[in-house]
Order: sequence, then structure tokens, then C-alpha cells
Amino acid sequence: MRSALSVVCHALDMSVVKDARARARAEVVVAIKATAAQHLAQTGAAGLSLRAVARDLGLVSSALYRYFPSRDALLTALIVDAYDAVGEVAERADAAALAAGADPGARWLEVCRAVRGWARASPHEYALVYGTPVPGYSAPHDTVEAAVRLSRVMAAVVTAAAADGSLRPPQRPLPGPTLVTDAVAAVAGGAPPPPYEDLLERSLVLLTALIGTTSYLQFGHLHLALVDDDAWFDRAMAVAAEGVGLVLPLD
Amino acid sequence: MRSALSVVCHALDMSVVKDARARARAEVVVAIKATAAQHLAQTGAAGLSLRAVARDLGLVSSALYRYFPSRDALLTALIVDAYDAVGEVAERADAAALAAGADPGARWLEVCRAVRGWARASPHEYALVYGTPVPGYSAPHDTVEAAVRLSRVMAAVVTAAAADGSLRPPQRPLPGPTLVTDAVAAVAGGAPPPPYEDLLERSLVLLTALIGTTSYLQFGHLHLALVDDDAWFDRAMAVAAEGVGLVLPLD
DNA sequence: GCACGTCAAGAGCACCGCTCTCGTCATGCG
DNA sequence: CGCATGACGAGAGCGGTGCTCTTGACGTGC
Repeated sequence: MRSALSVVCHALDMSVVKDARARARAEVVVAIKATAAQHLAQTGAAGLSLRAVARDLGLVSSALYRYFPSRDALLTALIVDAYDAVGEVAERADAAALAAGADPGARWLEVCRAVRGWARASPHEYALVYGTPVPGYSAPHDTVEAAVRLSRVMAAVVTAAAADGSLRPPQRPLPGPTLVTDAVAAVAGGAPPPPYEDLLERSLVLLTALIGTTSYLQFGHLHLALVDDDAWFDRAMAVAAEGVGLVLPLD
Repeated sequence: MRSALSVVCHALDMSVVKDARARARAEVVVAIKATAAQHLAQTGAAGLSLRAVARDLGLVSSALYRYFPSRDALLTALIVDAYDAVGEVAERADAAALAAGADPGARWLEVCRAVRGWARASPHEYALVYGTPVPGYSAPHDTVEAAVRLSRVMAAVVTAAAADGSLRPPQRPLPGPTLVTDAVAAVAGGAPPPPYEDLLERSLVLLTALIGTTSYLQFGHLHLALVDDDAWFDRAMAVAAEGVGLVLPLD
């Protein structure tokens, strides 16, 4: 009877109920990731030590290899979580702005501020996601879904601006054929109509400006150059948004 | 007599002729930096091992500590050199474009391409300079002079555009007081005159766009998004340049 | 009730950054 | 000119790392 139930679980609910063994294993995995995330937040990716994580868990280092085949695998798992975190932050910021009746420009400014706020609150996680790639980093395949969440938010904002007529057409359209892949068009919901033929290329510039500016500030390259980082960041985002025709509210 | 000569050397030419000891020491220092740079280019900053460098030099690891007090100090020396390298690349590209009679827009495009070309040729050095900061990184004081070289090139291009009238004034000037420090104004050669009051803020956006876009491409975040990285990079720089009123040549 | 698979523990390997000590050699001073 | 000082390289060693392998205990499924 128990075995029959077990079979039923396997057939219907495998991913939810699972084996008792598998569930215990999953719990250990999340415990490892949790303490590893704590260490990451404190010491950074370079200082994350598998042995130290094991010590905190009351385990011996070799026991961790039952759950993660290598330190890089653990780090990759943390990267995926961090990607997801920034994606969720962006989505929530946009949803909140949308609920407050903000126009597309105001929505995007809130998204930018939220991403930068997350970067400042979690500098090491941010560096893991958008800084120098770690040498043994497995594959973008795990992260591509999580990474696309931010792009989707931007696509929604730009599409809304195009729909309500507030998106200004480019003064000087970019020459040549489209330069983005079909995957980008799929995320954006198809090729943009005239007069926005170069909108996808310009949208990637907008996304790059958000991450690039956040990184440049986060990594201290403008430390001696600015008297008010926050105000300049808002204006930098406004200048970048002009490139796609989006008008951000300032003051 | 020898001692008298030595005194003369000390008084007049100390930094050029030096002691025999000091010169030998300087040679060893450059040898260490050279092989360390090789290792850096191959394995990246994380994989740079003091012991491996010492082995390549036929030394024992402890001997290196006579020249660099720690691994981070050696890494910092490499960072300074890398900053200088990218600054020189930018300066040479601008000088070549200027000699070829290029207008400011064309000059800046060449500078952008040159910086990105250096990043692709020296990815680990680029990551060291513009990627995640290394934890034990000493001080920006050593690098600030080298880092300002690129800014100076940009300032020269933008100033030339303002001087020859090709710089378009902003359609929507940035509100509020100036956000940059006096150091930035000093590099730019003073506060910009009307109608370019926000030029320094916008110029920092331009610089950030160059580095941010190069990093975003270099770190693979647009790997699945673009069919022609080079063409998109040119257009991204053109879109960013629109933000300061600089017109880049495309096609 | 027994065998199997899973798990944690421990020892061990190679490598790392870094410190300390100890000969050696050239240098500069009296 | 002779000697003491100081710089230098070699080597051993410490604590740490990632990772592998073996061993023994435990709970589960047949």
C-alpha cells in the first residue's frame, strides 16, 4: 500500500510531494545555499569558501560535495538566485508604479532606481551577476530565463509608451538591417512597427545604459566626479531614455 | 672619488642614473610585472598565483615579497599599467583620427572602437580595470591619473565639437544645479558656456555609455541578443552620443 | 531480515598566500 | 683596505583552500 502511494506520488505530484529522501535533500540544498548566500554577502565571491560554509552548517567539507559537485557549481546556483532577485525587484517596482498610475517614463525611472537600490543593498550579488564573469561559470542556459525578466519589464514599458503615443520617434533612424536576434523580437512581442523600426536596437542600448551606469557607479569609477550620485543617476537614465524616445520625469 | 661621484649622482640624477642596486631592483620589478602580466592575460586575475610567477622567474615564492608586499600589491601594479594602456590606446586613436582630418563625431567613434578593441584583445586586463573591483585593491590614488586620460580624450573631442559648432544643444536641458565636482570641471577646462550648461553631466553619461556598453558586451550579457556585435556597438555609441549632441558617422 | 544505496566523516593531496630564519654576497663607511 | 651593515635568495613551515578517496553507520525498500 505504501509503495502504491509512493508510485502515485511519483506519477502525479513528484515535484511537490517528492520522496522523503528527496525532500530532505532539497532542504539541505536550500540550507547550503542560504548560508553560502550569507557568506557571499559578507565576503564577496572571491572569499566564498566551501569549507567555511560547511563549518557554519556543522558539516565537514567533503559532505558538501554530495550536493554540489564543485565550488563553481555552488556559485552558479547563487548567480541564478541573484538574477532572479534583480528580476523580481524590477518587476515589483514596475508593478507598483503602474498601480500608482505612472506613465511609461515614470515607470522606467522607478525600475532603474529599484535596480540600483538592489545593487547598493547587495553589492556582492550584483557584482556576481553583472561584474566580471567567474572563470568556471557554467552556462548562460541556467540564467537566461532569469536574466530575461528585466528585459521583459523594459519591453513592457517601451511597448506601453509606443501604444499611448508618448514614445518619440527617432530623429535619425539607425541605418542598416536589424541587428537583434529573433529571441529579442520574441521577448519584445514581435518586430516594432514604423516609425519605430530601430526600437529593439535602441531598447538594448537603454538596458545597457541601466546596467552600465549602475556598474560604473557601483564599482567606484565616478567616486571623485560626482557630488550627488542619486541625482546624476536619475539624469543619466533620463539622457539614456531620450535615446529610445522615452521621456523621464525629472524634479 | 667614487663616493663623491655617488653623492653627485644622488643629488642630480638620482631618478635617472640611480644606484646600481636600485637599478637592478627596478629591473627585477619590471621582470616580475612582465611575467605576472603574462599569467594575468592567460588565467585572469583570480588565477594569478604569486608562486607560479616566482617559478617562471626561477625564484622561490618568498623572494617576491622583497619586491611586492602582497599579491594584492602586485595586482594593483598591474591595474595601474592596464589603466595606462587603455588611456594610451584612446589617445592614439584620437590622435590618428585627428591627423586624418576627422570631425569630432568620427574621432569619438574611433576612440570607442579602439577601447573596445583593446578590451577584446586584453579581456582579463579590461576586467581588472572596469570589472568587479578586487577586494584588497589599495587606493584609487595610484590610478586616478591614469584613469583620467580617457576622460581627457573625451573632453577634447566634446570641446572641439562645441568650438566648431557641430555640437547640438540639448533639447531638454537637465534641471537643477551642477552635479559634478570641481575636479571634473578642471579636466574639462572649466564650466561649459551656454547653451551647454549641462555638458559635463552629459559627458559623464557618454563616458559611462562607452565603458558600460563595452563591459556589457565583453561579459557576454548580449551574447544571444545580437547578430552583429560590432555594428550594434557603433550604433549604441551613436545613440549615446546623441545624448551630448555629438553626431557620429554611421555607414 | 537482509542487502542496498545514501550519507557524513576523516585522512590526504596539491596548491595557495604569507612569515620566519638563515647563509651569502656586495656595498659603503671608517 | 678591512670590516660591518644591509639587501637578497633559499628553504621550512603555518594555516588555509578545493577536491578525492575510503570507511563506517544509518535508514529505506525488497
